[in-house]
Amino acid sequence: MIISEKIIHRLILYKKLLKNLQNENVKNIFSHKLASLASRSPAQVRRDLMVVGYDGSTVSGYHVDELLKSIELFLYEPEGQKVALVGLGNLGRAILDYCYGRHPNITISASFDKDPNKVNRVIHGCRVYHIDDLEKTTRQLKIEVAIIAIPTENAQSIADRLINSGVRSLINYSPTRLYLPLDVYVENRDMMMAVEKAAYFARTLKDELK
Amino acid sequence: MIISEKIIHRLILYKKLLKNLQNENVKNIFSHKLASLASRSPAQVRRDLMVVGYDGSTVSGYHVDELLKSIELFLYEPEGQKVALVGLGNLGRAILDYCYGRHPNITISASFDKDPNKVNRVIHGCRVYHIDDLEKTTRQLKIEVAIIAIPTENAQSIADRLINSGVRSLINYSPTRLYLPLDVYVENRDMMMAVEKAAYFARTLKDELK
DNA sequence: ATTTGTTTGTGAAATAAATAACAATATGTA
DNA sequence: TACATATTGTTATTTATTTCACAAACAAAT
Repeated sequence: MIISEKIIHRLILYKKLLKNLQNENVKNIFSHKLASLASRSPAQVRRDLMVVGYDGSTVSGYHVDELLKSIELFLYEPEGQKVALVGLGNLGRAILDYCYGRHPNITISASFDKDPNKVNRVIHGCRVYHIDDLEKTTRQLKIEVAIIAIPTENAQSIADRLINSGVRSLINYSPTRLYLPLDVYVENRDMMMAVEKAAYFARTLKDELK
Repeated sequence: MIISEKIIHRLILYKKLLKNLQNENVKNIFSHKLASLASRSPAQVRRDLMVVGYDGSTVSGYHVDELLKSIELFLYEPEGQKVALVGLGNLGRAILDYCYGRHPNITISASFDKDPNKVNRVIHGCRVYHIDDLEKTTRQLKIEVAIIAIPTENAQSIADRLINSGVRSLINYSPTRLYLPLDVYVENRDMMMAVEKAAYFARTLKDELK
């Protein structure tokens, strides 16, 4: 079965919310409560949860720990997955800080920069390699996911090199649009585009409900 | 007429691509060519362009300059819109760098931080205010859009304060999910969630076409 | 002049996604 | 025991989005 990007996105969201609940020592939760935390409808939550194959109870809803375990089982490679970060400017550094220690199975294991002062340092357990070693290191560490955090121009060539080194999935923070094979996943996160969208809706969403 | 978020997103993308074409001195473009640049179907491009009310020619397609002008007219407030940036850590700094000089009508006009060493500095024409002045400054400058670039905990309270000061639209880079009135636009950009999604598709998108 | 080839704009059709609806289930209560 | 209440999983329905398909337009070729 092919599962849509939207459903995956929401499952990741539910997982995050369930983690919060777990920390607050909540044991059980109903679909309508999880829905409200996720700003979705209860029906949608139940429908989404069908794909992970965990059944709740009509009396007490979903058991938080169990549901969390099921979602994680569904979403993640048990052996873990490694991520590369290209570009260690302010943005790259922020991403590294932000993601550090947040996920047991997914870790940023290598980063790349051309600045010799940064190369060979280790930040949050992540070694900095020279950009020239991108292919070698990516293959060696069997990295499948990469984050592009360089300002602009050569994003496409970096992306090509990553894909040629075995990467299957990219997050692109550069303003350059990437053209890649169809079986590669790309998430574009152009920051200016986000601001423009927000600006548009600041004007138009004033009265109408979303 | 109510226009979906998806269409707005694509219009912003077309605009960006058209700007590139303009810089390359391309005068006219067909829907199928623009579609290919945007990785969409020609029919979708034509359908999207209906909302901006600019008609192409069956002979030479769309006139790049004219179409660009029409999209901009549709998307932007002619008097310009001001954006606030909350948090001047690595991420905030990256956003400021990245957005500087990219848009004639949308500018990051104020930023907020609690670090006294940063307060009152001016970066890329953007003055840094103390976080305590958030309400006052936001109202004074008539800021409608804000970017939350603080690590975590108090993102909700910052968001509430922004909305109370007239902000209608937020971009949230914090991992905290925000709960706000329905007539406020929020774009969540949790970086870890993006990585998790990419990791999932790195595993599953290996053979099936997207 | 007529034909050929190409493209646009848009109504109609198809596909995808979200919501509604409800049988099945279990609990507590009278 | 029978009844009222609440929730799940899933099918059916509705709504949203995308694609198809084609008339209208028009330049170039015959």
